[in-house]
Amino acid sequence: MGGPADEGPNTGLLMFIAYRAMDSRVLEALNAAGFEVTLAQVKVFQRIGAEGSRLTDLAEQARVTKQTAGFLVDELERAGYVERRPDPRDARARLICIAPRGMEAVEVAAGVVAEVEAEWTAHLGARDMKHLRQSLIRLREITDPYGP
Amino acid sequence: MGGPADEGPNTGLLMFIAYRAMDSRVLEALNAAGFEVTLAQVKVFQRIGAEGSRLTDLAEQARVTKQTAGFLVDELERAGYVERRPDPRDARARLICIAPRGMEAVEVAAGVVAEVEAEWTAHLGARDMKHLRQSLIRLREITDPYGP
DNA sequence: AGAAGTAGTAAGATTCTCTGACTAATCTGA
DNA sequence: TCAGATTAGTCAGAGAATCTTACTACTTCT
Repeated sequence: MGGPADEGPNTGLLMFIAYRAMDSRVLEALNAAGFEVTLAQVKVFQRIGAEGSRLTDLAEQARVTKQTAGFLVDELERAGYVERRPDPRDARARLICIAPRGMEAVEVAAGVVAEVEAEWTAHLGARDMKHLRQSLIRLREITDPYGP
Repeated sequence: MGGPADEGPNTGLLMFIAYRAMDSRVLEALNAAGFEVTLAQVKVFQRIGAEGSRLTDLAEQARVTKQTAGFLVDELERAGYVERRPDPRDARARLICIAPRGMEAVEVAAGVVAEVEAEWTAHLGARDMKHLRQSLIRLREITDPYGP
C-alpha cells in the first residue's frame, strides 16, 4: 500500500483502525450491559436526531437502501429501542424516535465514548488530541455530504 | 451522542466518516477499472503482506473468522487476484500471495489513495495533514493489537 | 510415541443488504 | 382541479457476508 510522504499505511486505513477500536469498545459495553444490539443496528441508530428522523434520511446517512434501514429499524423497534410516530408535517412519512430504553443505551454508549476519548487524550496529550479533532471536523466538510 | 470537550460528533465517528469517503472512492475506481471486488474482499486483500500472509493472520487483522477469510480468499483466488502457495516453513499452512492481476489492482488503488490524500492535504494544509497523520500513527499504538 | 496445540476446511444457519415492484400521500403545472 | 411526477415507505425474493460447530492434517513439546 503505497504510503504518502511519511511512513505508515494510508490515512484512511489509519482512521479505520482507530474507529474500529472505539466501535468495538462501545458495542462490547452495550452488550455487557444487556443491550443486545448489532453493529448494523448501531449504525442506523446513531444517526437518529433529537427530534426523530425519517427513514429515508437515516438510510442516506448510513449509506444503505431504504429497505435495509427499514429492516434494521424494525429490529430496533421490536427490541424497544426506538418507536415510529407519524410525522405531523407529512402523512406519508413517519418519524423514528429514540424510546426510553434507547436512551438508556445512549447513556451507556456515551460513557464508553468519553472513556475511550480520555485514553486517547492521555496517549496523545491534550493539545494533539484537540488538534486531531479539529482536523477531522474540517475534513468532514469535504467527506460528508450530509454535513454537520 | 455526547461529544467531548469541543463540538461535533465523537472522534470515532469523525474518523469513520473520512475513512468511508476514502474507501468509497477506492472501491469505485477499482470497479470502474474493471476490477470487480467487494468491500469485504478488499478488507482482507488489503492486509496481505509483501511476502504473502497466512489465512489465520489475515482473519485476525480483518477481525473475521478463519472461515470468513477463507471464503473471501476463495473468491479472490477464483478471480485471479491472489494465489495460495504452500508455506515452506509449515506444511499445515499456506501463504496467500498477491497475483499479477492483484498487483494491477493495487496500483489503481494506490493511485486513488494518493489522489484523495492530496485533496485532504489541499483542504487542511500540508502542516495539519502531516500532524493528523502523525497523531493517527501514534494512536495506532494503543488501538491496533497487530501493530505496524 | 503421545498429548496438546495450530492451520485450514466443511456444512448449515443467521444476519445483512440489495433489486425490483408496489401502495399511499404530496407537489406541480397547465 | 386534476393528471403526472415525486417522495415516503413497505413487501417479496435473492444474494453476499458472516457466524458456530465440527472436522482433518500437520507440528511441537515432553
